[in-house]
Amino acid sequence: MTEKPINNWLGVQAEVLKRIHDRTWRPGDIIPRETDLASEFGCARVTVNRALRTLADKGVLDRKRKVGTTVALYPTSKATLKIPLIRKEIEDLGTAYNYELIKKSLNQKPSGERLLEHFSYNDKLTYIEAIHTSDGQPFVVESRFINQKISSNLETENFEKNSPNEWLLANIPYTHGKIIFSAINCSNEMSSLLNIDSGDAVLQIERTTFDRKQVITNVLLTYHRDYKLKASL
Amino acid sequence: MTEKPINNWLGVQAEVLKRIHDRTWRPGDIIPRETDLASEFGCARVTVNRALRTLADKGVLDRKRKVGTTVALYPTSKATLKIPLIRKEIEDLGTAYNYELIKKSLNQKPSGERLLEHFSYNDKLTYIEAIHTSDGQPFVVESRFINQKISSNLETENFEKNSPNEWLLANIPYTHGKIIFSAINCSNEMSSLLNIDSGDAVLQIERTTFDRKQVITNVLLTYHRDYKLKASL
DNA sequence: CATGATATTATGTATGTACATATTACTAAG
DNA sequence: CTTAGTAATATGTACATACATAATATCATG
Repeated sequence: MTEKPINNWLGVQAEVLKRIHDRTWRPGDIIPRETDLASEFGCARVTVNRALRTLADKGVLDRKRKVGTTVALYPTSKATLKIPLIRKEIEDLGTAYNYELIKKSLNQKPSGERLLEHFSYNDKLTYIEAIHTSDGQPFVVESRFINQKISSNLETENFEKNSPNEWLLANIPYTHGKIIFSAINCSNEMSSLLNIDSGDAVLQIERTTFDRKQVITNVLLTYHRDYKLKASL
Repeated sequence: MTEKPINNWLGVQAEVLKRIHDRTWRPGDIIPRETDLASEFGCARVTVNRALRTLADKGVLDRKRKVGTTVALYPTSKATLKIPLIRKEIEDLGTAYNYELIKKSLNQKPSGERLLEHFSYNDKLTYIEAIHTSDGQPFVVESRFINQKISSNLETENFEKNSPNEWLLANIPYTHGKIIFSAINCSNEMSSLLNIDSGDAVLQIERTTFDRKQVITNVLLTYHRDYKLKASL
């Protein structure tokens, strides 16, 4: 065994992937332990550890103390999708971005299933409805509730020029969030905003962000008809 | 400075997040270098490194050699969405899973924009159309093209009992993939399969998986009307 | 003043060692 | 036979150290 040692974690990762790929190690199989791989590859255990840990993060491997490392039965069940700022997404298309406020009202009480799931009954909410356009064409309608408790500056911001999307990102950090994707038939109201026919299928994304336990905002993004969301595995 | 040292990477991560959160370090700011943070926290630089690296992976920080670490301007919300095996997704609902083959044809030539984007003109494809049901209700229609070059075993599998979804995962490892989410108005044909009205909006997911450069399969999943896809930030 | 070589610097990674922790396997007490 | 206690073990992490690498700053040279 005088082959060239694999002495960096990316090399180890590549070799492990290769063996999974060529079926030396099949889904469900337990692979050799770190110490054995380390001595085989001629590197430190920590190096193997980093490679395996990274692959486990990606969902390719499952690891368990004392038990060992197995090849995931259903690999890469995780897709990562980048959620860009709306303005950035449009600008990246090479088109002109525009933002327009449609409606704004203060001190709303949460009502309806969707809001009461997140907000508590006596939260005061600021409601904002706005549209983002790409070269003048409707791109996405933003319909958002913001918890007024989150920031005192909220009152001073009128969202005439700046979208709440951007204002929140710049001013209110969040700890985590939930996203729900669905398809809806466009309502009359929405269809006139998006300049499409009522009933047309559009993609809708609901996003709720939290600061620890507290809900910061809940937003419903209704995209134009031909919008496609892309992600990679 | 005799505070309790933070001597584990999760602790460092938490502290860094806290400082980003309480705006000690604002978006765009450059934060102290690893060595400084290490001596402040009373831990090794490697520990700080792991914490910062992990946060950079998540998109919270931007790091650059020689330059330093900055708080990301737009915490490029990376959502991770788990893509479960269809059978597993249905079983996890506590309902009965069933699979039914609708159509199968061999030696198809790629045609249409969607296929020619991925397959080359003289690839031979196996086409499979099938439906997955939950307690007898249509859950998702799978419409799939498989590159016949990928496996000789493909011919022996008739997909009468097993879905290509599962067969591929178990037999053909892939290196990466692309996913596209969109909303469509249901066609007549599709609506009768899904037992909904023609024109109803449904979520459609197109997935293409690759083995390095070669396309393994391209699948169009058309979900039932009320399907919602959930992810977390 | 432009340019290319060189030093500087912050992050990136590899290593040996040590100990922590979760889980299993085993073993002895009841 | 059951169960509590204990040993064994694979992964998880921390640390000191060393060197690699990318990007910048500086300086000498034409």
